[in-house]
Amino acid sequence: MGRRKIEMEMVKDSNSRQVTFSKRRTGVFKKANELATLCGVQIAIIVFSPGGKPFSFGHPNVEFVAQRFLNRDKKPKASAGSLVDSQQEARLEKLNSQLNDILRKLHYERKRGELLEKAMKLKGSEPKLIGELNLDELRKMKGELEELREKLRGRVTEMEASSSLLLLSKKPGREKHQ
Amino acid sequence: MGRRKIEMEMVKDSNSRQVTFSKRRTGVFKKANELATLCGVQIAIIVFSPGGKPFSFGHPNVEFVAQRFLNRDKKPKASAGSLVDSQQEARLEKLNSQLNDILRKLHYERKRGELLEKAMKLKGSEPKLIGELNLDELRKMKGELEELREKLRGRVTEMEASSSLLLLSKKPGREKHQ
DNA sequence: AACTATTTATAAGA
DNA sequence: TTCTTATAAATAGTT
Repeated sequence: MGRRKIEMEMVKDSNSRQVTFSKRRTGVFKKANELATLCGVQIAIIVFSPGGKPFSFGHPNVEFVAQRFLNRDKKPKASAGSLVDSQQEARLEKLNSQLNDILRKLHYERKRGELLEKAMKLKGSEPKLIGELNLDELRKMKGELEELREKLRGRVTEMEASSSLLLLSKKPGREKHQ
Repeated sequence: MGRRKIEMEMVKDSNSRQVTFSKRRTGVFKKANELATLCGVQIAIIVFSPGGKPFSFGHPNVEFVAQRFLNRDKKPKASAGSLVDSQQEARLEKLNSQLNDILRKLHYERKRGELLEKAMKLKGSEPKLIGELNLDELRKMKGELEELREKLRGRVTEMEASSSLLLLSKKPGREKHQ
């Protein structure tokens, strides 16, 4: 939004980067303030400058919002275990549910990636429709998509591992998902 | 910023307020992401919708930034907790570390997706190198890649939310800046 | 810090 | 909810 459009990558020059940070930090905080005012909601922002200095904005203040966020699902289902134990367990349960949801979506993405790759291959086999230069570029793109698919596959494995870890965090004698 | 200028006061109509919240929350998170990317800085945002639902954004993730902000030492614990408590905590620590690792990779994938999209756009702007049919197909592919990128973005948000949940398993802190 | 040419966000409307 | 579009607002490069 200015004289020119800029690439979405780290600003190389250190001084320019600091200037950009100052301008945009102001902008983000202003937007946050407007959001809080227009919608009557609570919001907190923490950001570190390139030099490592912390800045924050909060409505009504950072600590209040953070506390609400941290304490949002307190369930006093107290029993034999300590209060902390049951709370932690509830958190793990919710986290596990979220991970499973993410896993489901990852599977969807994998299928999508495979379809995309097929489409790419189809194109690669239709040289008469593509100029020489494009054929070359499409080959690169195909390679990139294959890499992407591989990355997605690896990610699923990782997430499954995390999910398993979560299950381990639960007390023995529990049921298992996925 | 739209068809008309609006007063900076709470939007009265409940439905309009929710719509405004959704649009502007997206805008704030996008701005935060750009700030993090352009300046290579860490940022975390927590906001509650008018309905009380929590949303968060973080680069690399909320709890990482929060931890840094709260200036907490790695091990300020170990005292009156039970053995089970410390074991669970150790698992959570490991899980948290894994989630952070996955988050890092997701950010890498997002960048990759953006590069791919750029490549697609470049092709779309070179009609003389591409046959009519291909141009059409490339447009579809571009759309699919955009969807994929959006999906990745959504996934990052979800994972950040999950990761944030981990914060719940740790004790709250204090301190304030600016 | 200010200044603007441009880009970007978004209020309404569909 | 998603998209379109007229307009307000943010900001990149400059002074």
